[in-house]
Amino acid sequence: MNTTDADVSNPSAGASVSDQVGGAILRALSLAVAAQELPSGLVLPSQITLERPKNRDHGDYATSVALALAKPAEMAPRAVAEVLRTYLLADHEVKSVISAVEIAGPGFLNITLARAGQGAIIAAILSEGEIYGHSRALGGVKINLEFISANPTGPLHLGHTRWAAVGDALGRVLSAAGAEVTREFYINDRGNQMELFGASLRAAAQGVAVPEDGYHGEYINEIAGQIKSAHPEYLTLPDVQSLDAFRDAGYALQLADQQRVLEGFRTHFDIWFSEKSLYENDFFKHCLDRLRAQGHVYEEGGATWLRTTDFGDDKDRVMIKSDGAFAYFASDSAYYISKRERGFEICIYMLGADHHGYVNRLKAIAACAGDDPNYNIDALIGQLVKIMENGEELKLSKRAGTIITLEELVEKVGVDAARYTLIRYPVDTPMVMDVDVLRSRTNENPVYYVQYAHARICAVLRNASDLGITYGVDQIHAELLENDRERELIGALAEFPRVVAGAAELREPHRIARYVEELAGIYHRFYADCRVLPMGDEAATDLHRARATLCSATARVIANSLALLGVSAPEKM
RNA sequence: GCGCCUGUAGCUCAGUCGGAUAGAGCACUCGCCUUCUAAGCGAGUUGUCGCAGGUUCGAUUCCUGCCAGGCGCGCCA
Repeated sequence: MNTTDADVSNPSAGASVSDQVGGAILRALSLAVAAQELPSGLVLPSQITLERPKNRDHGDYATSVALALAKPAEMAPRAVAEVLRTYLLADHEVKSVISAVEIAGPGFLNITLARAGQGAIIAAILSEGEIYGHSRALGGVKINLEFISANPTGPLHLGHTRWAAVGDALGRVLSAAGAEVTREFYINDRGNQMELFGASLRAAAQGVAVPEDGYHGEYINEIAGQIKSAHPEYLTLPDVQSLDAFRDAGYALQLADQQRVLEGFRTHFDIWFSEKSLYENDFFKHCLDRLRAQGHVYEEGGATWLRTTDFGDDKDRVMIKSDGAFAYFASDSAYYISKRERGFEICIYMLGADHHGYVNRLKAIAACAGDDPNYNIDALIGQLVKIMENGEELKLSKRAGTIITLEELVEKVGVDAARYTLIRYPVDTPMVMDVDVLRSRTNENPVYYVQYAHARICAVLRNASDLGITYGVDQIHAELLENDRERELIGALAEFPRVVAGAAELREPHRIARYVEELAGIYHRFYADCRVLPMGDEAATDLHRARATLCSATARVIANSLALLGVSAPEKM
């Protein structure tokens, strides 16, 4: 399918070994049809999905195409497989890559790679370096990735932290898959919450009781104190100006604080988007006109509504309240239209489980704007995170002041462990972080397991250099790497580009973590069985150089994986 | 009531765009540091993949119903 497009900027897109094998199977199919060994009317698949068999006796790759085609071809599955095998083995283009094709079970085709195919994998990793694993799977699609979007009225807490880690990793993964990604943080800088925030700050500064429905944490006193000492005159302003002054000053401090904390957490945003800006320069009016032109806006009871029930929402939503104020939904609608008018094809929203009810109305906005909600909007729902320490759950309560902030979590376990742990679970399952485990240095703590593998390889390579052993693209010697552990390791390294592409398409960065854990395990086993460097005064051989080269390729893939997660790959531990 | 998510080994969880004997860590037992990082490796034990139907050559994976748990259903933001 994509074997003919040589993409210079991205070699792995066009020439990976599995692509070559898949292409060969497609050729075999068409040749067989042309030769009438398969029925001429047979509809062939557009691409072949190869899987890596769990059982290693089943070769390096397996495909079930023969099973799938048996029925339409009105042939026995194994007979289809037999035809395929014959043509596959006769294909000159893959002769150097494939060494054996076997038919097994009900009609699986098990394919074993030739040594040259294995060498090509190592060569690709070493020559592509940091971009090994990148692809054109999402070929240039413009994606707006919005995550966290916390109110600028307090510190980021544990719930935001999951999105900070996962959202950032997803951004990296989407980019690696060739998408053009803009990471965006939506700032709710208008509305009642902001007014309450301002009122709470001023009350704290005045030393009077904070409004019942206002903000109460200890941080409110701190910020109020900061504002008061910097601008004592705020307290003497007329009431309205005074409230505005406290609100704006508090907002600036909180926003700056969130930005600082997130940068420290290695989570970067391209755009900090102000909700307020949606109402500047008649932009909101423009959005309303556009929705009205599509015929989904109406007035009732003095309010302006969007008829979202036209597109599966439970009830219509108010945009402009009867008192003339803009409802939050007005912003949601305008924000979506802004994203689309800024050229984003796909808008990804990362929402907490407590907001999952928004998905339908968000999709309805897209539909009301004349878009395809199932393509233009991609809503990811994240379940809640619990945190345990000393065997007890740390409860999150703003009232009791026991809120766990992102910063506190990082102080407890560090950025690497926090990010890694938050990313390694699918977001739609609730998760529990155990602080004690995250501080431990054992197999229980996967981030150390993976980082240790990287550090271990770096140590071996340092020793290799000390011994004057050269390794690299010209020292692959794939024909010498015949141990099962070596084959298994190479096979895992070859998987990486597909894992990245899959994680991007499914929006599941945790797949990268699970992959790299498996890779680390395979490396540790290789290391236990295959001595890399010469012992004692033993002379260095090509096998030593070949293994050192394989180590170097493995370190590259582990480092690339961790880079996608925003986790460091230490050279020493 | 309606909607979303979850239910896999004693525990914490992977896996599932349908595939060949269902995986990892923890826990438990026993081995491996006189040469590359033992933060490691190896061996052993553990399953009605919530329950019941359906589609299929094949279902833990897809569909329907049910059971259990979590969450959400404002002219709040």
